[in-house]
Amino acid sequence: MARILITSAIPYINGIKHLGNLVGSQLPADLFARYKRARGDEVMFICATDEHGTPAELAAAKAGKPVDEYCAQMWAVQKELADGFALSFDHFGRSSSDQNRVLTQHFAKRLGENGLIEVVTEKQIYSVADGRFLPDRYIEGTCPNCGYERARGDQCENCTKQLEPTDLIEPRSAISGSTELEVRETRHLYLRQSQLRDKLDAWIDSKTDWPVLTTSIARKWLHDGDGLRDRGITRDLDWGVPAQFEGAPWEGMEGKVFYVWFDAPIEYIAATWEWADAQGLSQKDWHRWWRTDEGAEDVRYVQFMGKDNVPFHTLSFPATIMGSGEPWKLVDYIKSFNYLNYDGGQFSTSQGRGVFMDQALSILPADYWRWWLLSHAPENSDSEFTWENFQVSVNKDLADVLGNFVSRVTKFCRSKFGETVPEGGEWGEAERRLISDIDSDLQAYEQFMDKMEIRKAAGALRAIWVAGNEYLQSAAPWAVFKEDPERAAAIIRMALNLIPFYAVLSAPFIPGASGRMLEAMRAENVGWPEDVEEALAALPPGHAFEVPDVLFAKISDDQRETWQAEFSGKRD
RNA sequence: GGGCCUGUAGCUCAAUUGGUUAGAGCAGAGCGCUCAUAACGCUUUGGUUGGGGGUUCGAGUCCCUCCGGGCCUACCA
Repeated sequence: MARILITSAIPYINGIKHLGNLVGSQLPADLFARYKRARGDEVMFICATDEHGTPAELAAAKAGKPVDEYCAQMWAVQKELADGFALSFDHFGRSSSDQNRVLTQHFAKRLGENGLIEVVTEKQIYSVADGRFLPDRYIEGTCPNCGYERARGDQCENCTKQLEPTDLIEPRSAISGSTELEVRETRHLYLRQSQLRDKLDAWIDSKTDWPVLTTSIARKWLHDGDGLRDRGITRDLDWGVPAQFEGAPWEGMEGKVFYVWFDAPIEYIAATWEWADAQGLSQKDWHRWWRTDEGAEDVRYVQFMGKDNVPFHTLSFPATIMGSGEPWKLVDYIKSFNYLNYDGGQFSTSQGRGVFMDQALSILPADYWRWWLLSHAPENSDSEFTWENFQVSVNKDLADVLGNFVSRVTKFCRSKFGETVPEGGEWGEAERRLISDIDSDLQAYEQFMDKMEIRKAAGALRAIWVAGNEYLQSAAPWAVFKEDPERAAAIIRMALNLIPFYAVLSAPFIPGASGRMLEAMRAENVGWPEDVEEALAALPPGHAFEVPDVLFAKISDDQRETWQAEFSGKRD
């Protein structure tokens, strides 16, 4: 039994995520986790909320709450939505956990002892009115290049010119609008990634099977200009893992915390520890996933993320692990995604443009979204959500091809034979052909799933659904029944057996409907098919079932138009 | 400015990495079926692969150039 460690990029705590965020990491990770579990592998599937940093502090202030309280609340909201989308995390942790504090400080200490951390004095903009140092992005002013009045301190959105905050004319705090800004000196810890450049470079070079999107971003950072640069890993903030702690190999970092991108990936490990604690398990139970000296040598570790997260997962997190000099597990495969656009533009959290996770669940069951998003996952380039495409895909694939198949088979059986699998008759040439067709489709499906080629996997699965309709159409039990009821019984027995078979294969995509199919067929303990012919005889003659309710109601034109209008504008 | 990705049928996407006549699904057209959620099946119409040039026996694939789209560019996360 293989062991697979799967992590999804951890969503930022600040607000509800949109469908683009969902399809970029959590959802495909869940697909893979469900598939691997179904195949009998031992899976550890980890996600968490990323809670530290300036935006969390600001959002909490805006909500009028202490930041820890705000984060606890938003964690609960995100957890509920994750459950709503049937994301099957083994643990959904929090980067603000004690476990993460301990591990983050541990890694920092090890890096310090290994000479990979340096204290750097730098100048930064301080806002007196806000009482905090401001990240460049949080400084606004007039662009010296184009005159745009709302240019940010790192870049002008209007003319795309890169800026320093001091370049701005009439700079002000983006938080309060205050112009009372000063340049102050501050000291920070830097991770000396440059020391590890050759090691990282060789490591990336060894990953010949990784998506181009993943390796090209890593290489750009490794080779651009003077090569991989050292990176500040602390910030002047209150909310985060304290950078000064007992046993720290440096001094004078009081009042500073680690930068989110230092502690967030460590949370993958910490969340596994949180899982062990929650389960009442011991250290060795989570170490066997993460420590190659304690059993993780044979673990395959796969990460899922949007392309914006790639540098941190290909460079700074591996640098942290390599630099620790300890046998922590490095990632084996990174599956990265492009962006999903919305109706001709980008999804936008700040503008409330697009469909957000809570809204999606309020109008349709998770399976609809899961199917569309996964079968259109932005694997090779950015892809686009349109309501028309969503309506047509869902109606055709789920309602017509799969849902209607279940409906026509179970209802026909009920009317001719009752709600039990009929006996009599023999399988013949038509059944042998069906089994052989499905067998080759199934192999394709499994190969695509193993390789995480999600769109292609969805296509292969759909082909298996279609095969049922083709079979039924040519076998035509409704016509055969008039002359040869025994033969019709054999056909319908096969068709009924396709239902739990489909349910099992489809569960990674549409777990809800799959569950209902198995329940209706009273076949809850059917497992992944080892042998197609055998699997299609799982329900024996005499086995009772019931006709399920409509599995997927169609999306009407009226609904589509309503939603299209509803989600085009602003979210309140 | 630099780097990377990308442009294929009305739409969403493929194309075994340079190898026959560029394929699927949806939409459209025709036929069949009547068990079923007006569902299903079969057949079928759509392409000068963004434009131009080049390399090659052979180019969607490689090179150059132009045009369009996107992402990243290290202090948002």
